[in-house]
Amino acid sequence: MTSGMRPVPEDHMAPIGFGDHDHDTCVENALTSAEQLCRENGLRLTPVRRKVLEMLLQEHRALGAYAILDRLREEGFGSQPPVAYRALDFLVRNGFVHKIERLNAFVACSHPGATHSPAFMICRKCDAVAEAQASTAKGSLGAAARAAGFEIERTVVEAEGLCPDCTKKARK
Amino acid sequence: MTSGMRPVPEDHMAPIGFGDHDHDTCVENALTSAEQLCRENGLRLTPVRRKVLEMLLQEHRALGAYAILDRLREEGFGSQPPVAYRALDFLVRNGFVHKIERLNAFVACSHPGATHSPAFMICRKCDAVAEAQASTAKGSLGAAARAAGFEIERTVVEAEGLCPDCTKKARK
DNA sequence: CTTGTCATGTTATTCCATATCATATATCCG
DNA sequence: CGGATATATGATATGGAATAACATGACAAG
Ligand SMILES: [Zn+2]
Ligand SMILES: [Zn+2]
Ligand SMILES: [Zn+2]
Ligand SMILES: [Zn+2]
Repeated sequence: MTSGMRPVPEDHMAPIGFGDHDHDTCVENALTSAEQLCRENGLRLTPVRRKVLEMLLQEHRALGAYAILDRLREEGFGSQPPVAYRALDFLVRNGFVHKIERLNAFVACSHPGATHSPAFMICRKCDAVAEAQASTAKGSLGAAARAAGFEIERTVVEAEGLCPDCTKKARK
Repeated sequence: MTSGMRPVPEDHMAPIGFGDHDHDTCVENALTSAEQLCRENGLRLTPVRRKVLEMLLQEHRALGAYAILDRLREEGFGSQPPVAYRALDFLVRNGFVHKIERLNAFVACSHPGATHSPAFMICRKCDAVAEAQASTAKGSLGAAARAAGFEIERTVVEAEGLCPDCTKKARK
């Protein structure tokens, strides 16, 4: 996001990837608020970009660029890799989508509009992805960086494991 | 590593990726200690595997699988992708090498033999990589995971930024 | 109208990674 | 030792991720 950033209240920062919620309105709301954010910041949420964001919001999990591309093709958009990658680039640059490096895949941001360095919990069983807030600068990494004189610009924090549902299933 | 694990003293845990050191003996020592660790644990550090580890120790930065493969070819080893990937798989599984997800590349471990969840500092200018210790369970991610009921099995922690050298150069 | 900027489309290529089948080499046991 | 078993390597083929390069269309500013 280029401007108009504001901190988001703490109670909006809870991970939403696990557990139930009204998904239809969840997607609706996210799209509406994305449109508004773009309007406010002079960004163009074009049809392809909007479609990709919508796809990622529909799933609460990561989609690979080629899965996205397949769906774009079905919807009548361009079907070559750059089409997907450019839309994803826009969405990532502006904070609507995050890339999960571990999976080479993309997921919709859970609290867009807020400047934040995200951390992710990735279920290795069901592929669900939940976003939480990383305490970048604090913690041992921040300390090590300061000690070494390393200037952190961006962090990747991804935890892999079992989500609550899959843990329950594994136990029974 | 399958057995014989021991914690490593704290003072061996400092990042060694940035700053000068006697690199030749650094590589020597690491190779020798890898050989010993393998002997102790019934692991087979075969010629290909040893060569790959040596290559990664030579650089204190991440190498892609195909860069590794090129060098293997030059040394008269097999030159097909699986050759490199199998050696890397062995080295990663046994803690001699880490994968840098952000770069889809591999780097030699700075404190092998110790059970540890590594964190990395990656210079975007010169590609140097330093390894530090991540405080996985502590910090906000651990808290979020406990709150959500997510069971962490493995973490990826990678910071991207400028190393001390490149910071100095940028300033002048 | 012209120019510059931004978004989209298309082609081609490069890089990363794995499945599969075949062959060799240890290691174990009778 | 000889044969069974597991492990390691070799080689072929394919799939998936990402970008380079070039062309076209939309649109706003001058
Ligand atoms: Zn986010
Ligand atoms: Zn799950
Ligand atoms: Zn390590
Ligand atoms: Zn640097």
